[in-house]
Amino acid sequence: MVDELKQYPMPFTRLELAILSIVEGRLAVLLGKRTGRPYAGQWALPGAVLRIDLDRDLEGAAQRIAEERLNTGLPFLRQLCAVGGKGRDPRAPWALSLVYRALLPSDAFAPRPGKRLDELVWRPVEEAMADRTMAFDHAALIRQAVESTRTEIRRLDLPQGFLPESFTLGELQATCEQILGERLDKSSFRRKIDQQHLVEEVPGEMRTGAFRPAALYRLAAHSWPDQRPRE
Amino acid sequence: MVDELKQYPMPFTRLELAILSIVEGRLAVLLGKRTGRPYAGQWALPGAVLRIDLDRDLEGAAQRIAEERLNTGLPFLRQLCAVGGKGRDPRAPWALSLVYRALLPSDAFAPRPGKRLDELVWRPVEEAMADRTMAFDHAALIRQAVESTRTEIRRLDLPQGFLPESFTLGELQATCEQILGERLDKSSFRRKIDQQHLVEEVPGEMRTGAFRPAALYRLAAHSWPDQRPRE
DNA sequence: TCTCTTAGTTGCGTTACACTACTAACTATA
DNA sequence: TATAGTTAGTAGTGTAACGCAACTAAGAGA
Repeated sequence: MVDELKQYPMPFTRLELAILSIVEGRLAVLLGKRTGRPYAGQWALPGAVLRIDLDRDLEGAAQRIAEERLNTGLPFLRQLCAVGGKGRDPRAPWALSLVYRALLPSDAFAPRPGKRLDELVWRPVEEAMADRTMAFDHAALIRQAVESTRTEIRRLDLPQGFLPESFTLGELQATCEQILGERLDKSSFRRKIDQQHLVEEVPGEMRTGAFRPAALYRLAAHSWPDQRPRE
Repeated sequence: MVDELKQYPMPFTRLELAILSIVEGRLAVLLGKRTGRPYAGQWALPGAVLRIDLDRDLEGAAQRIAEERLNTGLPFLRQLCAVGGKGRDPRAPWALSLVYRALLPSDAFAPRPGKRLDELVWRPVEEAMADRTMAFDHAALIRQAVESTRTEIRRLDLPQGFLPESFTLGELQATCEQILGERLDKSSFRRKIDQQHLVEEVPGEMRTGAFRPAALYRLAAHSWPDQRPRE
């Protein structure tokens, strides 16, 4: 072990999870009510200290924290950004947070409040971003998560993970509209979707309901790996 | 101060600088030859330990490190990603690196090797990405830096910082082509450039040379802030 | 004066776009 | 059985953007 290690104090390093979903037709973020200080009783992104004794790498840390705080795993995690500096967290002189984002269909995802959290709620992002009582600088982090997600969708990167196993094109379009908060044109949407070959039809299967049945689609195999570098 | 601080050891946290430029017509990355262990004598991205006693925030740390290692400041820095895990750095059981990227015109940028660096060289990115003797996991970091830069340019985010004060459209196009490693169509390029109003003509000024003089342009005032969130 | 090279513009056929309107399929209700 | 109502999916259409190539413009140098 070299001097550098002992010599310099390292920052108080945490991971925060920005978990987005569509709840009641609106884009929402999962918030936890803090039990301990600081900001006890206030809302914050679920997060925890990085544990180098437990975590193999950052991805592993994010999964452990999801288990601890939410009692569930998280597919389709994506690293968003790192923020760090003096005065971000009263517990330490210098705090660093690594922010991860997940997109999930809220019905297939049942988090239960874990350690240090009283309660979990889905909060519409517009509210959360404007909330001045949010703990730490988390309102700003949520804004970043939402903006980058909207940019991805505008580019028609499919909302991986947000989608169930199979879905109709109408459902896919509605999901994109809810994330963006605006309506999209049906024929343009479908044209772009199928010229990118990101989805493929599930043969035979149809979704029947009150009206005309719709064809079911699934993510095309080659569109899966979501680990592109950020831009 | 709360238990969490003392209780858990924090990761060995560094910043690495991926500084890109065009050198001899090719996209190149600035590498430093390490004087100390580990990887003494091998090439690596310039970087250093985060110093919470000296650095106000991450941006400030990046600037301090640029001064220390390169004896110069760095405009147009952009946070790229964070990588962390066990076994990335033999000096510590768990190492975290925050990677920052800069784009610079190599002629207006004269770094001199600073602390812990013997020598600085510009290395074509294709070579650097493929080099298996590069220290740490820096070859992979360079690959990420190059890919995200190319994606930005393809979207015609201008190569801020890469450009001198004023430039001709021909030079701008050549710069983009060198970053991308492919040719672009002249009329399409110019059409897109001026409909985005990212540059404005410098009135009166011309670049004269061997052939027909070219009009000079500069970045439009409103196109400057480069602090959009990553996607 | 002619040639070479780069600067900058113009014309054109093809493709992508948003928008609208249409047909198709099924349920529900009368 | 007929018809209204709703969503699924397709087709037409005028406009704008695209890539490609050809063109004109301006200076240097022989």
